Amino acid sequence: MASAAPRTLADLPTGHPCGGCDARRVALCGVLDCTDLTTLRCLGGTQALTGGHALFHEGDRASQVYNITNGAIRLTKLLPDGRRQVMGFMFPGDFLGITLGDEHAFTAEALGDTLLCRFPRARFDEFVEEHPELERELYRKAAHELAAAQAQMLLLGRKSAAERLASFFLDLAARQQRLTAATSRFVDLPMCRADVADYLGLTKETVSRLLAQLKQQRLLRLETLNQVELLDLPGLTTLAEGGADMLAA
Amino acid sequence: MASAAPRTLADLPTGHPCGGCDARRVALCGVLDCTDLTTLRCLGGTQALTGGHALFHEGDRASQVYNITNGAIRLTKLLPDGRRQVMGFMFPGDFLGITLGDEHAFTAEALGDTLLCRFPRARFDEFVEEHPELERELYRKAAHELAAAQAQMLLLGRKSAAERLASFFLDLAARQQRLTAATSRFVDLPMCRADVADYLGLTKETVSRLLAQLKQQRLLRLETLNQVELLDLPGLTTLAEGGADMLAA
DNA sequence: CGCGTGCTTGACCAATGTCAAGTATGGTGG
DNA sequence: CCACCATACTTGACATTGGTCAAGCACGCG
Repeated sequence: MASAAPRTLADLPTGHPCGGCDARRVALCGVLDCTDLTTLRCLGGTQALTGGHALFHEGDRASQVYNITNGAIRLTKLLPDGRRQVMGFMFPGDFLGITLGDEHAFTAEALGDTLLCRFPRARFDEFVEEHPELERELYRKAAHELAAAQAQMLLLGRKSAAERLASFFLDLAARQQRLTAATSRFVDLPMCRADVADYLGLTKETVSRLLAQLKQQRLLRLETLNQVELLDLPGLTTLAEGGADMLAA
Repeated sequence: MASAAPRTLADLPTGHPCGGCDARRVALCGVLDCTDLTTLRCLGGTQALTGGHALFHEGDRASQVYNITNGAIRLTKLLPDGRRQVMGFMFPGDFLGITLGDEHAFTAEALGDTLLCRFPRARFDEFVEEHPELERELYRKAAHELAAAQAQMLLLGRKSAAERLASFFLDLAARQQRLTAATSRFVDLPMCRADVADYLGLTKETVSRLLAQLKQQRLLRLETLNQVELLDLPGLTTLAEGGADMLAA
């Protein structure tokens, strides 16, 4: 998957100055607001990636900072024997690659054709230096990510497979609604089943089977392979919180 | 356990001004250095807790910030049906209760008799306001906690029970060595088996069985029920990283 | 229309959880 | 100081969940 043949990158907009940046989208991440952007957009270039290609690898020197403008990114960690944990998925508006150390703590790969706004790290750091109020924003961002990571620890440590899947869909739905500022029962799945499995600490077969089960319980429906319709939000929520034995139905 | 009869709190030092604070210990946390301390120690009082008692609960208003001076604290999250995930353990020098929202994201309970240095949150926030360089330190602290949480996600999502236990002991050993600035093969376990289990996403029975197995493989030894001697650091490390089938031995 | 990849489903298996004794430990009171 | 008790730990037998391995299916691309 990571070695899919690169397709023509030429037909994706690339290069300086940052043509792919949309101030409203970058603003969504909460780290920088639109005012900052007028300055920051001069710093960056655009980077395009086709599906399966890595933006950087775990252990790489963190020399760039990115903001996704289009597409989606998968963050993964590997064990020496190849077992993989997906640490999260990133969507337009999310910042990526900001780290305290000089090395990236995970690998970032595109889930499909993806556009990013890229900033040299040194210039990003300078920019933060010049705008000390951003320090607070970086802290805020780290604190939010920490809260998300802790929720995921609860999920991985104590939830059943069905509860994990329900939590996942609700989470994706919430993120997509925040992004589009619209409310829809439809959730896009830009990642494959194996990615979902590696995110939830399961296997792709288990994800498939549970999808069938949730479908049969009328909690959701597969519109296409990569789009689900959530049919019963309260039911899914109850299941996700471990509040009921929905499985007996 | 949470309802163990309170023993005499009187025989633990309490009250203002912060008599229990040890500047060197507070400095260990990396958030405040000794210089800050001369100021900050005027702000706080001391709080004592006996084993099993809660410092605060998940969802409580976060009105205080704490620094542990003695003992150990367990941080937990609960699912509605009572399943519990231990989010982490805190030791002397660790800060506790700093959060962006107004509510605590987890419950904090003492593992044994524990002393803390307590600061009203409003005064702590003021203090940070007056010392903007602390903003950076708070960010650093959050980033470290995030890295730890992500390592734990990998553990919970993809490691086997034996790998989890080995990782846990190595982790505890590293923390205790950082705290005491000494290197020792002995690791103290201030928490019970169920706490370890809930931290690692296992059951206390599995923890017990795996302890027996690691013992039999001569990777470690139980000095007492609450202290292990790590006999084979390289072996434990290999096991923790999932690098080998140590189980076949 | 055919092929490849990814998804689903089934049969079986292994790891870990559950339930239930049995045992050790450490604190308490005699 | 010892004996007892409560609690926590260990161990065993068995159940269950989810993983593994192996077809088969279907979607989407060429």
